[in-house]
Amino acid sequence: MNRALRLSWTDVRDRIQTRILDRTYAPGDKLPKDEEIAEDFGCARSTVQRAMQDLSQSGLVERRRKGGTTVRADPVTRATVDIPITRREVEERGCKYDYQLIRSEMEIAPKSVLARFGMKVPISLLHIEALHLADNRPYILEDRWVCTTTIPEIMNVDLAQKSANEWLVRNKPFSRCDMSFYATKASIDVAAQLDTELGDALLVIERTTWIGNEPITTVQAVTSPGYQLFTQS
Amino acid sequence: MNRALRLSWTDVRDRIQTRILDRTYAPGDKLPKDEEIAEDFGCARSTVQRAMQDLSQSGLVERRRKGGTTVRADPVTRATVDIPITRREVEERGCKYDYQLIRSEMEIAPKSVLARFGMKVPISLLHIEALHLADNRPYILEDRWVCTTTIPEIMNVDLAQKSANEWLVRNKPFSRCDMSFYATKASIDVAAQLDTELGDALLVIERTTWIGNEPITTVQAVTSPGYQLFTQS
DNA sequence: AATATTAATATGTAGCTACATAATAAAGTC
DNA sequence: GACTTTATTATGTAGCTACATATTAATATT
Repeated sequence: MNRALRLSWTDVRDRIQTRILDRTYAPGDKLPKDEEIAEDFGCARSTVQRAMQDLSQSGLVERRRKGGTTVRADPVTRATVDIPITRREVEERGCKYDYQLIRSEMEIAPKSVLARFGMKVPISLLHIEALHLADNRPYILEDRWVCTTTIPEIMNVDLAQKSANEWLVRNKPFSRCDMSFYATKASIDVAAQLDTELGDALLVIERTTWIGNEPITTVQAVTSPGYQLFTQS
Repeated sequence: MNRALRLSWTDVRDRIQTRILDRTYAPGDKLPKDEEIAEDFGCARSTVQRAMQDLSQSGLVERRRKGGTTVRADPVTRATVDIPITRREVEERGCKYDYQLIRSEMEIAPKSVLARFGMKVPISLLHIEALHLADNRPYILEDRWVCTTTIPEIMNVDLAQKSANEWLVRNKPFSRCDMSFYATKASIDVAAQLDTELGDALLVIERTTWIGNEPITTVQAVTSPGYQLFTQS
């Protein structure tokens, strides 16, 4: 066969996606089986299989053994968000990055923090407050709790020099990360730290990471006014 | 070979990921080439290849032809967000869904809206304001602009009965969706519509969708106070 | 020494076969 | 007729081969 005409699995994916978009295959419809699509397109079943795997992962179709492939009736809008380490985020904007440690001390964690870790018994954890700056202006204020039973090494790190954000992400990779986004009003303290007005609406990015079943850290990153979080493609 | 011992590509992926997590392969390190890993694990190179493809997509490693595979030095936290249609979101919370059309009229689009569409010349677009309710309480206030040159059929839809959100997502699938999240203060109008206080901090989910290069719609979904957006696994 | 050509190398990919697995339908049994 | 067993079907997957492609290194050319 002419190799120039060979379809890659991404081509096949795109062609099937086009058919879903133009309603050749409408939501709820059953697609022909892989074998038929392969014959139709003049490629191998494995190529269709790879394409379908991708469409399935992106939420466009649902596959069931024997049941075949169906176009999702209630399509969800699925997007990915990338949260780089703050230093990198700032530098990629072409700004000068700076960092200030506000405080770092062992403290009994409040219930809300324990809940995020799925803990019930109150224990003492490392509580860190720090400010990330872009071009000498406050950028993100982070309020972090680190689980010192999982990460005892954090006690030996000079957090005045290196942010916990950076140290953790470089030295303690996680296997799971739960995130949530919400809006909050700037309190007196937060407004002072971020150099903004009391009551300003601020976007908060909350993250909790785990290694296996052991909690690592949970952060509330309060962003400065006007901060926007974008999704990738 | 004993088939029970055969590794699936997901097994291989997990084992490689474990090695990255436990620093057998540290950030910045070069991994052995696929062939060697395959030999090491006792599987085929194609299996390693599939595993690597997944690790690459999830941002854990970077692959370059001839250059080999390296563990990302600056790991990004990557997560996916699912935005279902609002009706479904409300119903999945076990609440009663309702919908009110506030207004729907052709209007010259402001610059900010044109910019989202990548347009320069001011044109008239369909401007829709609508309120989604959960258990009779305001849930999301959407401010939407629909590109009537791309979607003329929208003019024939009774938007008092069916929300544009639902009609569009069911009838006009998109090929691209740009999203952004940010916080805003409730204006007098918004506070009145969402039955909340003036100046409350609210999370806004902004979406712009396209079919090919043609813009479909752009929405600012202002959520009610306390709304939180979560990422999937 | 700068440039162009060629070789080597690791990943990317298609196509094939063989078999596994899950879900369903059909047939058989009491 | 209710239950169990068996066959059928579509997707899931591994392993193999062959070749494509991008990148770097080595070599040759000017």
